[in-house]
Amino acid sequence: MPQTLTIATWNVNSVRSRLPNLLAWLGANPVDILLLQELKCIKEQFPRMELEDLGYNLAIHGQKTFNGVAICSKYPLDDIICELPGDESDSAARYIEAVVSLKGAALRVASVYVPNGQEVGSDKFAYKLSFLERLSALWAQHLRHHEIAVLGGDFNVAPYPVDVYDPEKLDGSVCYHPEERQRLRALLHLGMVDAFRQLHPQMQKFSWWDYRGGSYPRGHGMRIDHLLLSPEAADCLVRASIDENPRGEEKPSDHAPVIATLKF
DNA sequence: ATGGTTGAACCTCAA
Repeated sequence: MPQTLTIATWNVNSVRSRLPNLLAWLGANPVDILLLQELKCIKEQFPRMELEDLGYNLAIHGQKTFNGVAICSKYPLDDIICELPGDESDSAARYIEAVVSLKGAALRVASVYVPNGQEVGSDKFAYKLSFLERLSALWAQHLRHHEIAVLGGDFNVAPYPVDVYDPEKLDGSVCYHPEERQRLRALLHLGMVDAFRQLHPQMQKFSWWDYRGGSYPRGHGMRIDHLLLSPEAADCLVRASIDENPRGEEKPSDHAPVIATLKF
C-alpha cells in the first residue's frame, strides 16, 4: 500500500480539444488518480496512448458529442461499472466507477458528471434532481461497506453561499437553487465529506467560470466540482486544493482541477 | 446585461 495517494477531478470540456492542457497539467501534477468529465467523444477516440504513456490505467465511458467520463489510475482498475442505477431509460454517459487495487488494500472511486439542468423548472432540471437522488441511493449502499471511497466530479451544484461569487443574486438560479443544494447536502448527510471544505472551512475558491461575459477575469465563478470522501477516506485526508491556473491559460476548459491527498 | 463563449457536429444544441 502506498503511503500517500493524490486524486484529482477535472471537467476538461472535450478531452481531445484539451489534450495539450491536460498533458501539460499532468506533467506538473503527476496525480495518482485523475477523474475526467465531459470527454465529448466515444471510447475509441479517447487519447489512450498519451495517457498510458504517463503510466495510467484507464476506465472510459464515452459518448459521441456529449458527456463522457473516465478514471485514469496509476494503480490497476477492477470491477468497472458504467451505469448509475435507478433509471433504465437514461443512456447518458455520466457515471463510471471502479475499484483501484493498491498493494494490500483497495479504494473505490467514481467519476460523475451531474446534468447541468439548463433552466430551473425545465425537464432537464427535474432530470438533474432525480440524478442526484440516484447518486445518493447508490452511495448510501456503498457507505455500508465502510470502504475508503471517493466520489468526484462535476456536480453542477455549489453547496454554500461562500461557493458562489454573489449568493444573493444567484440564489434560485441553476447550480445554486435550494432544491439542488438540498440534494447535494443529502450526500453529505450520508456521511460523505467535501474534501476541499473540510480542510478550508472559510476559503472562497471556485472551480468553474462561464466562458461568457469575461467571468474569469471578473472573478465570477462557482465551486461546483467536488471530491466527496467516505468517512474512512476522510480520516486519511491531509491536503485539498483547487488549481485555477489552467483556467487562465490558452484555450482553457471552463473548469479547474480539484485535488486531494490521502495519507495512509 | 434575457447578453455573452465554447465544442462538436451540423446549419443548432448543450453547457
